[in-house]
Amino acid sequence: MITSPARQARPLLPLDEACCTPLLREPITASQAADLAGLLKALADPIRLRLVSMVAAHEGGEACVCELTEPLGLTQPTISHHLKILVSAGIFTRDKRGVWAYYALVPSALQALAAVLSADR
Amino acid sequence: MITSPARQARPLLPLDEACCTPLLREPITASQAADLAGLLKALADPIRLRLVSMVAAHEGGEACVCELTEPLGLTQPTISHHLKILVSAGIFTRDKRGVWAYYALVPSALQALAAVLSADR
DNA sequence: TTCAGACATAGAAAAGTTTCGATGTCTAGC
DNA sequence: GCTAGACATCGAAACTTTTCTATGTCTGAA
Repeated sequence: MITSPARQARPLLPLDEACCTPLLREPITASQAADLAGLLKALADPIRLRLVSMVAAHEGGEACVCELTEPLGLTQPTISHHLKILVSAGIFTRDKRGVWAYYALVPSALQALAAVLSADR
Repeated sequence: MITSPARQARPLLPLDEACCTPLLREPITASQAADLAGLLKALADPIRLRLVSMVAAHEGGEACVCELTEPLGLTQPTISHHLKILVSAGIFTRDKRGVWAYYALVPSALQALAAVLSADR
């Protein structure tokens, strides 16, 4: 029998993330556009946006799959699939502790994106 | 015979745009997520990102379809299709002057998006 | 070692997206 | 009015995404 997920210490994650090609000042290259589109695509889904919002607002800034499945009304494999996309894009980290996988936001990811979008000419 | 597109005065566009549900402070609703995903989806394509970048960096802050087609290596209907998506999302305005359709960035659209993404808890 | 449960992966169906060629519409010049 | 040209729309082909059910893997308790 497995009991309810206990809250444990979460390791600090090193910040990284390439960033900051100004979008509006000069035409970006095809490969810059592909990179940025990849990040935006990961976010451009209502379920994934709600996952980002729910995880960020969750106590401790992290949540496991079992805490995310029910409120979204989708099956566990579907939620796992969306979480994987968010991790691949560098938006979430995944930390497996015991039987549970804890997902947490990489704060710099969204900030870098916001910076690219709002940096003017 | 139609000569090359002459630069004409562009009317100032009134700023608007609904905005600013904090994404990270508390879980957003399904309908907020759908709205935000719609905006992100419009941007989450390499061709459309390059269109945004090219138009913003273009002289006068606007460009017509004929100026955008060749550098992207796609056909005119395909570029028109992408431009339509950007207009529908409120990212571009379309101003038909004579035979040409001039597209321009709505600056507040990207700024609103950046604000939603970077507003912390 | 065995079992229950949390999560991931695989494969398939349905739906959505991107792109094209063909064609329609509208403007400006003749 | 007629024509050329800029742009939009249509319909179809190819591809990608979303979601499911079924199944696999791994951890911790007994």
